[in-house]
Amino acid sequence: MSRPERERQMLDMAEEVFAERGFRAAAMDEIAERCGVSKPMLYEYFGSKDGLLQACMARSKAELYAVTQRAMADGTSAEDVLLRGMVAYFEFIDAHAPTFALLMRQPVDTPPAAVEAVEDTRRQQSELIAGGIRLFAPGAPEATVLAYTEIIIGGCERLALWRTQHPEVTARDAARHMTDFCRQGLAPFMAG
Amino acid sequence: MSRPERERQMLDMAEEVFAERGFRAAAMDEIAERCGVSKPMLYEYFGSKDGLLQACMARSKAELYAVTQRAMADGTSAEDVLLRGMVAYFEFIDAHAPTFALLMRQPVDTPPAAVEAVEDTRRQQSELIAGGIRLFAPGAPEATVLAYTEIIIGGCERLALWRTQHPEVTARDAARHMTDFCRQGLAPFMAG
DNA sequence: TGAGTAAGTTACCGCCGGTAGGTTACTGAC
DNA sequence: GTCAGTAACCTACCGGCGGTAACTTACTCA
Repeated sequence: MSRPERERQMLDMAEEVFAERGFRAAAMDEIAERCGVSKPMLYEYFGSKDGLLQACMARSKAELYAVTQRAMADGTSAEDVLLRGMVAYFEFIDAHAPTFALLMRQPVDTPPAAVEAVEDTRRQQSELIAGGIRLFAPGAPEATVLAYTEIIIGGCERLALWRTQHPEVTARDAARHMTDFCRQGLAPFMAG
Repeated sequence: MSRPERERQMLDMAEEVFAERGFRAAAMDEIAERCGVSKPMLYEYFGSKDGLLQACMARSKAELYAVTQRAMADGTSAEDVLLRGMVAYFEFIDAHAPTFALLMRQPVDTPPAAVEAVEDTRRQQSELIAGGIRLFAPGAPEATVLAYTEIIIGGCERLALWRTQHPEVTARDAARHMTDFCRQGLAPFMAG
């Protein structure tokens, strides 16, 4: 079998095993076996287990980019562009690239129990935030409250990570950004 | 040394090593050594490496809850409650509980290339989103655009995960929630 | 037809998570 | 005092898995 052909097959099998077992529990031997090939071939082609994962993600990354950009290009207005991009994103996560989806959801290396513990902590924070929203926006329907709670949780975590590379942004700045965004979103800056 | 005393020390050392090396590269032998104790003691007390991490997180979780709830209790209005809660959250990530922070933030220190690849993909999506924001809200200052981009990225990822447990919410619903929230935040539902 | 090369293999190493089984050392009852 | 009971702690080991060295087909083409 030719190199590019074999590479593609290996990526397919790796995605499968990563998705089934999680990255840590996935054994290189099993991936090799599913390819009908011996382990050193994987190392020949991808260097390491991390390298194999990286290659999987590179492929998914390209796919995600193509899909979202194509969707956005069809938009008829600024708002429509955003909406189409987001629909494409959620559909991509739904249907394609189980490995990639897996990785977005949990850090590469984390044991399942730890993931559950993090989720548990998020649930704890969710209650606080949902309570805050109900107080702040008593008119919001419950489904909206729940969805917005998740958005805020994710936004906070992401902003916290981003701040580690932007030390000039203080904790107070970040909180201010979050609350501003929660209150009015982009409305204050919109044209017209 | 008594059991509870030793346990606390082990958690402290484990947090330290996890934070320094990352979970995967952290060796139980090293944690044991820093405690001045042999490895089987760790297993006696926490069962496994995963168990040790879990125990670290349980402690951090309690601390985070206490800190944010206390901060929110001092709020003078609905908006103030949200703001105080978020300041407390960001400060917690800043200063305390390196293990907990580790799970939220990716190991920038000794980067497995795979983690970098996830970040890379997010950056790719960031460009799309930041472009959308600039189009959608041309009046927004650059610092705000960047911060909001991160919030949206995190919010999308979180919402995608949440949807896996709420199959009744379609991709289109999720996207609609996101764009609604981006446009006006909680404003449409606020009292007064 | 044989040099060069690319695909593929076997058989191994070493690290590290995890364990079996034993050793101090302190307590308290007789 | 001494001896059972127990709780903290150790040495010495195992097995799985990521990773590698060294070798073997098998195909191509001057």
